[in-house]
Amino acid sequence: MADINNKTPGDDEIRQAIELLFFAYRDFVADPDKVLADYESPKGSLGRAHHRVIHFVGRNPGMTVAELLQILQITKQSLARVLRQLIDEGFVVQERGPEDARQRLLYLTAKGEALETALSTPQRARFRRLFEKAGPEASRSFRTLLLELINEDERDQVLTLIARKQQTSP
Amino acid sequence: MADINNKTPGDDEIRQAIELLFFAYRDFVADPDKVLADYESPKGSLGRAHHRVIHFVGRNPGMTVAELLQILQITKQSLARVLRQLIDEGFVVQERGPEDARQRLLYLTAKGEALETALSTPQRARFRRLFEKAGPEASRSFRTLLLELINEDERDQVLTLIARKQQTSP
DNA sequence: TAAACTAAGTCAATATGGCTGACATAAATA
DNA sequence: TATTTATGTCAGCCATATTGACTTAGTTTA
Repeated sequence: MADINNKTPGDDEIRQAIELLFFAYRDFVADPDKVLADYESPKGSLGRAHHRVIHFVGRNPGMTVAELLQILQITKQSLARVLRQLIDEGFVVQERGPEDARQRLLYLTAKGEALETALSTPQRARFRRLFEKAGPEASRSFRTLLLELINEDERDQVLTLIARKQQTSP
Repeated sequence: MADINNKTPGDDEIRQAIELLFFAYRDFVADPDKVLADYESPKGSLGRAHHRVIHFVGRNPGMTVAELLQILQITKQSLARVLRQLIDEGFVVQERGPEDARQRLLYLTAKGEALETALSTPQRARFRRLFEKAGPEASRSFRTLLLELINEDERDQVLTLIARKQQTSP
């Protein structure tokens, strides 16, 4: 009776993994949500969308708007509101591209870096606890499986992105 | 220079895991999103919120509204709109609780089951591919680490929930 | 060089999924 | 009986996303 709804053997483990991913992600994003809720900014509050921008710009200083759009997979109109707010409030600055002057290269300000740290600290703590408990082998295997969960045609791109060495500031 | 922004050793692996989780979840939820986009219902379209309800009611037939709220961690007003739509369109039915007549026990209809299958099929396929490639040991370790990513005080509850044996229909 | 394309920004309208607060009903319990 | 609990509902608000149309400036190409 336990397998009443399972289509093939192993489906129960698969379903459990699907639910675990849901709960893990739910708690994982709840950390920075709490930080943002406490953070009162002048022009409207900051949300998850701002967090994602802060994260990726912090990690990839000098990235273009187009690159950011590709990562977030949202429309430029959606990004516009968020990015405008972050720029207006001094978390992010833009520089015109030295090669291609149409591009706007994005950087965090010191204020932006501070927010990035505040947001990522609880998330890093969550993973650090995990990796310390599980050991290096399981941790490596965890990252490998996460990577293979990503659409096949984007894996190389993601690998390149996350392995990219940190560049210097503007 | 590679560790310029790292606070402690291992931070680079941690940051990579954080980004991988973001991308993995992004692609993971994109599967059912596509299914839902194709699914034209009479009174407004269905979204992720409906998917989550369909999933958990499908997995836990006879669950109460309170249990569902606890899992989703949203307000009852947020759930109300989604649940009302699913009931009105015949995906979900309610039964008054036999012990406690205030409760409304939730079940999927045949139509609801069909939608659940359509939504979960691509997600299951994604995980099946993964688990077949990685082998049982890595797969087990993956689930263990996902579980430990969840808030400590909720882990037992989640374990109980996902390990629960499938019950019979109303 | 003129035409075409590209990177980015903007305006407007709309959908979805959350939230708070207030209040209602019915059933269980102290 | 009085209170608490499970659920539902109304109203308004906010954050995040969408599509479509259009602009500006800079690059590329025919």
